[in-house]
Amino acid sequence: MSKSATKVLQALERVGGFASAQELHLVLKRNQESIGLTTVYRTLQNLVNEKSVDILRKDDGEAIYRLCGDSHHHHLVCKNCGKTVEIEGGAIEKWAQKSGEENGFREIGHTAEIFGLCSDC
Amino acid sequence: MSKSATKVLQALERVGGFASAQELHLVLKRNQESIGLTTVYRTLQNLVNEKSVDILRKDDGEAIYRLCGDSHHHHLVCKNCGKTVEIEGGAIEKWAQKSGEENGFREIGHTAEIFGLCSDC
DNA sequence: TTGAAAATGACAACCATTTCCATTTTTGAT
DNA sequence: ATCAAAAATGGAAATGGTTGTCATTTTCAA
Repeated sequence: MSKSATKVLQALERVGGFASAQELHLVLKRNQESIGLTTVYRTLQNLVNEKSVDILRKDDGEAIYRLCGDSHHHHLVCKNCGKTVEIEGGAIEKWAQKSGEENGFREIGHTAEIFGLCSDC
Repeated sequence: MSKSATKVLQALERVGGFASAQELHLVLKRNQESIGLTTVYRTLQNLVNEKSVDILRKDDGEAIYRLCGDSHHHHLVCKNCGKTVEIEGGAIEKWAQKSGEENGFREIGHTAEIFGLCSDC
């Protein structure tokens, strides 16, 4: 899992934002890179698992991916145009930690996302 | 667009939370209601358009719906055994609303989930 | 060098969702 | 009430993103 991962990461850099698996596959093909669509999907899954890549869903359910900074943050996404703002989640970190502890949980993590309509939509 | 809308809304009430189109169709069938899957989808689209119903996406991309204005809660899920606790999300509601407003968003919603290891695991 | 394990990719399978279209139901004017 | 136009319905087929299959290729350590 390396040649492909490198290619996919390069494509994500070139795109510089969100892109679907199919778009990334096209980008790579256009650049004379030989890679199968299946491998693009598999590689993206791996990158998501190891938290190198973020995955979101468009309104129509299609998955879109982008490089993920290492700092933990959340997303504010426009339901209409997909515009995305990274949000600091101080309040949520505490809420998640506290809720988990109160119920006897440990190794607590969380997911959170905010969506709405941005000022342009 | 009325008989079906009524049925679908009843199914949403009975379910009392999020449900996919296919689940709602099953619920209705189980209750001897004769309605086609196509009609369930169409009706849900209409209800979403007129803002009677909220639509979200599960991680796998499947669409899930719920009555607008339903009080919603969040889940604390054990990574190991799947035990689930319903959590009130007061802090998170405010955080989501505030974060959205600060960035000029409107019609703001959110998703959140906490996970960890429960006391039995 | 060599053989087992991992990666790859063409193709087929999957499945939620949409489209198509023939039939049924509702509506509204007379 | 009657009838034709419009809307609604639902089964079947099509769509399209995503995943599974599996034979082949590549990697890598012994």
